[in-house]
Amino acid sequence: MENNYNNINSVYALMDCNQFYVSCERAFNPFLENKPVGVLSNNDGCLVALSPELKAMGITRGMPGFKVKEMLQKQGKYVYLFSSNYELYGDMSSRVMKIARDTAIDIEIYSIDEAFLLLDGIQPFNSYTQYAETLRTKIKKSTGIPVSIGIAKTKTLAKIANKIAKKTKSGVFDLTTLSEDEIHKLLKSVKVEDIWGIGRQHNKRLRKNGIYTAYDFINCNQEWVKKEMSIVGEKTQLELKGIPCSELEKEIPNPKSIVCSRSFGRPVTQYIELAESISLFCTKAIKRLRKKNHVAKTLHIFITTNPFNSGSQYANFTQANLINYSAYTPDFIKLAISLLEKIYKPGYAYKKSGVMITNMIPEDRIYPDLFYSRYGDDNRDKVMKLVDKINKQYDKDIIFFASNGIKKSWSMKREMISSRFTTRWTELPIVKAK
DNA sequence: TCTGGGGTCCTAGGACCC
DNA sequence: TCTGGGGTCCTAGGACCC
Repeated sequence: MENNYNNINSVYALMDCNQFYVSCERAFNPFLENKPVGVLSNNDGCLVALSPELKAMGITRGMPGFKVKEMLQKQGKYVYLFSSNYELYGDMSSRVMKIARDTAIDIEIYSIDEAFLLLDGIQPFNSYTQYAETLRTKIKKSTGIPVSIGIAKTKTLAKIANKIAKKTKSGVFDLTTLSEDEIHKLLKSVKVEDIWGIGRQHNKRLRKNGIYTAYDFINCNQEWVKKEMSIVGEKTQLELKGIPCSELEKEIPNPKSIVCSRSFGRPVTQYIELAESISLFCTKAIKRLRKKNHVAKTLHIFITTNPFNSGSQYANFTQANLINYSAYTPDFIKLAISLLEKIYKPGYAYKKSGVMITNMIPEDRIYPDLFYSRYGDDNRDKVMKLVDKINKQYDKDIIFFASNGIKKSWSMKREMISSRFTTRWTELPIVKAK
């Protein structure tokens, strides 16, 4: 393995916010404490975050919101469901991450609610456990978000330690204090599908071969693992044995693709509505592209009917390249509409559409072309940046493309959304004095 | 009535080049 | 009858993550 440059003495922590979305809702609404609370995906679709009280009712992640309501109503139980409020969650996440960054040696922000921390050499704590407990208290006090922290010699083991930490009262679990025998004993209680990097397919294959626990897995033949699960599986196995194969990724790598897609709030049959949605998703995707200071060349679009319906089905996707790299929204909208004309078929009830941008490079790596001025040399990027600035200032898209539509009656549903307490002046929480 | 969205990495196989 | 071999690049598909 090429892990000779990985420090074998490193110590990693995985910090994970407990039921993050639910915790964000509770942070601004203490009434929800100890009550069954759930947060739904976009379009008020499936449950993506559940409070322990809701889990205790037998509800699981991924269940459709309407089914949950139905089920619990029959049992005479009440549940507090929320639409997802990504603006709030994103802002709460940066607050939590900032505190972690300020105290750890180094940090890799892994997702909206998770971060790996590098801990070896941390001062002035007596133990990693003591550090983690201090961090946990600090985050809870300043943001209201409860976190769990698992500590180990590799990231994969830290993930396992974190799962154990979630079940303890202290919310912290340190694998580095255990002997190898004790770790092995523990790995016998970890199901193979609970290992980071082992999903449904690998789980199935491993079980077929009599491998049920993390302990079984580390005792597999390494060559066999590589053959069956590629180098990714091999690294996972080594990491479980305590050999680090994955370092902290400190720098945010250049993004490779941007996707913007949504299900519609109702079936869409009109071409014009489909075109509006594609145009709007293009606008959103290219805005994100500019925010990352990138330009792109390839655009993909797709449309699909509802696979859960019994009616006639149609789905199609296609892609095309711009002549030149660009971050100029109209370039993409024009191309997108011409692509849609090619794949659109009348007579279907469409459920979802989307766009994807690939072939992305940083803005400053673009070379001038003989025949086309480069993005940035003309006024087009200045216009786009001005539009971005104005829209940001006004907290909403007051300048938009007519092709995005005005009524947008096909938009996704978000009927149970909480306020954006921390990012909009008009939605600040109100504290009443007695 | 109502079933999410946004990403990454690896591999195999084909096209193409010399 | 005999019909190369090696490298690179691209794409599609499959796996995973949150």
